[in-house]
Amino acid sequence: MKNKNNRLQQVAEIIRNTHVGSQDELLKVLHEKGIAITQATLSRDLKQLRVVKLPTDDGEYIYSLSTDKSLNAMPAESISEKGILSVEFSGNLAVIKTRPGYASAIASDIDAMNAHEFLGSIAGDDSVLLILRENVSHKQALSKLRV
Amino acid sequence: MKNKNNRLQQVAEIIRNTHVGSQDELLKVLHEKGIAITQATLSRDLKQLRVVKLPTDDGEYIYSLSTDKSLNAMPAESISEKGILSVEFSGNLAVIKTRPGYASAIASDIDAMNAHEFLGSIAGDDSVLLILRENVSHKQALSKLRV
DNA sequence: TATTTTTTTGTATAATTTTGCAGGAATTTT
DNA sequence: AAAATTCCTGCAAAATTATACAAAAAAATA
Repeated sequence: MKNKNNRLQQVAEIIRNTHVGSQDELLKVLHEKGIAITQATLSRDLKQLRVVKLPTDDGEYIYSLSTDKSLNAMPAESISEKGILSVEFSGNLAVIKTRPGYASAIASDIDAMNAHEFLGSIAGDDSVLLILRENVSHKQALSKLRV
Repeated sequence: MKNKNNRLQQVAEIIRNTHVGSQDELLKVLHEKGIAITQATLSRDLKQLRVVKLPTDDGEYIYSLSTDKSLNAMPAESISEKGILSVEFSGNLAVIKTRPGYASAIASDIDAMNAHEFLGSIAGDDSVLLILRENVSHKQALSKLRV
């Protein structure tokens, strides 16, 4: 379906911002947003998003993104493999979360691209800070990062 | 029961060291170790241990201790007492000066907070660069850091 | 110790989640 | 464009996980 990626985004979004404790509950929220899928599909979505059902202090459960914050919700295949876990933006900066230890390798790959969109990058252990040239959109940056 | 705590330890141990994908599987391992409980009790144990069923890359599931990666709140003192010397801001960046060698430890503590306000951090030796999410004020950031 | 209260557990069952299967869409190949 | 392939989905059922309830065990109290 055309909307699957979008839907995954929304699911991730809901999980990030609200407290849902079962798939049926989550399903209701989705339906309110006009997203009509069945629980089976949701289960598959959650698996793909690596969502986890977390027991809380107060004896309940809430769903939670195990992997990260947000943009990892992007279809995993679309972002370069190797160890990028997520990419998020703030202004002209992108923070790329990587598997531990992968950061410098990835940064060096990005540098090697010599992409005009990127001014440069700095790697820690599991994050890369990527500085975007002015007027480069997040979307443009993302698409550069894709395989 | 006297052995409950001990049992919880063992369960945690098994989860840390082996890959089990269902409670029945885990139950078998426990039985082999001479720990005879039912699935119901195990379910309760897992809840208490805050164990999570994590979808993996290869389309399976493995149980995992969520507390290790902690979405736990950080006790106020734990961070400022670990060697933060100063925090200063520039736009959506914060530079945290630390005692020499403390930077990565502090950065990793900050990451462990999983605070929505922070996109991520990169540690050098005695400084941490902290990237704030857009529209997060310096004041908000500071209060998260509880300096 | 006897009594009361709290905690822990199993049984059975309810609730929830996962998946095999088949059909239909989308995409790719010829 | 047709054919082949891959992807996505719902349905229904299987598999898994959570819990109400009752009883046993442990702990606290008298």
